[in-house]
Amino acid sequence: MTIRPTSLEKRRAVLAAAEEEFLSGGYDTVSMDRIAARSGVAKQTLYAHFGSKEGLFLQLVTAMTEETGDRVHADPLAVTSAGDLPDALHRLLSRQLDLVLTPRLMQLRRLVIGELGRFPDLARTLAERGPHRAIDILADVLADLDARGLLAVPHPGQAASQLNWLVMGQPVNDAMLLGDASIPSAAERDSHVRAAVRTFLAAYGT
Amino acid sequence: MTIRPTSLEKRRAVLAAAEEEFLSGGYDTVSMDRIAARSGVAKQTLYAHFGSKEGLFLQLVTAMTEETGDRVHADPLAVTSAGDLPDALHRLLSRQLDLVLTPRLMQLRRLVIGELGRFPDLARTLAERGPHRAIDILADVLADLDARGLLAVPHPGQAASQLNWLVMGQPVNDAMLLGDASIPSAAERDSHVRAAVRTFLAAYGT
DNA sequence: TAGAAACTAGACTACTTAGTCTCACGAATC
DNA sequence: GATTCGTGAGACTAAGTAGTCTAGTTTCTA
Repeated sequence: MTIRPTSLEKRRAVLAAAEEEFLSGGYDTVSMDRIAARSGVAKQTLYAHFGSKEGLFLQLVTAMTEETGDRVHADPLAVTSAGDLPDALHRLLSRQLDLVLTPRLMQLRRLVIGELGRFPDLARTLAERGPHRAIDILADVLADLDARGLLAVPHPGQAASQLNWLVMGQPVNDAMLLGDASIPSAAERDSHVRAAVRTFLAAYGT
Repeated sequence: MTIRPTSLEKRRAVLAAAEEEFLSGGYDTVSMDRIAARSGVAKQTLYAHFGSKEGLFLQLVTAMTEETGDRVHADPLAVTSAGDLPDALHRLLSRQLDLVLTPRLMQLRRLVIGELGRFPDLARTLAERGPHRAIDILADVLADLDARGLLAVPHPGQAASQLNWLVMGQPVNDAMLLGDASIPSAAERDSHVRAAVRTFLAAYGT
């Protein structure tokens, strides 16, 4: 429907405005008129691009989910000796926590959870591209460490889930209910991850 | 404003209808007309009792939160020997998980998270009466076990949080995003808790 | 039994919203 | 140079909603 270069700019402007609007309120509190006004675009252009409010919401949230999910991925763990293990795990988990624990992502998560009834597929996508993917990657890492004798992990999937929630559980769930102000500082996150990794290694170390 | 016994019945009927309505949709999708119709009560009665939609929502969610929070409380842990410890912890955590992981409470949690922007106090109350309280109680139990030499827990608060999220993290967060169908069966919950307690004891046992 | 308190039914106001339509304008294409 | 496509501005429709008001009815109490 749209090929002209100006169209892409309009599209981006709409998505940017929609992100601000939807993330600062619920699905229902946002109006298409406000998004149009905020993006400096006529209402009809908005409908030409996205069809409906649902369509705009779906495209926005899907794009945000995939964009973030892609960043979790590539992160190889280079462990040469048993002595490296605590620091290497700490680095890996810290990176994941830093990536997830941002106001923007926490608000996206709140939004998707609140709209579970209306848009269940959105929430499923977020779960798959987010926590499930992170845990799968972690499971591969743990299985590798087990194979190399650096850890004793009989059930890598289970252990990965445990490590993940040992790290993510408290901060993510606090953020859900207490808002962005509850997000810990970098120093607090660091010592939180350190404690979690220590507990994990005490249970699964060799 | 209301003393007559029939008034209490009306009030209960309204709260019951409001619970069904609010839990099966968001705050905005619910209409006062539907709540009135569902509870078999005139709209004016509804306003006489609760003042406004906000008032009704606040009273409903507060009541549900307190009611559930109260059930978490009284649950003494009777451990006589080190051999009892795994089973005793398993019983305690299983009970908490069973209490939390119900469709009704999961939906309440989704609702409150989704309305964090509009009703931040509600979410704070839910956090305090729910997870925070549970973790505080757990911390007391762990401190006691430490004092008796059955565990080695230098930071009871931190360890309690770790144990809590080791157990609650995955099922609660899956329920948030995947819906009630993802709630595991009693048997699955049992083995999940068993694995979590095993990991915890491997890290903190003496 | 009389009066007051609580209730019912439903009309009504004032407002907001998603989505459509009309018409005019500017730029790219033929 | 004419046409077409995307756009802008804004009126418009149709529907829904919170909250108020009126008028009549039931139910408890003194």
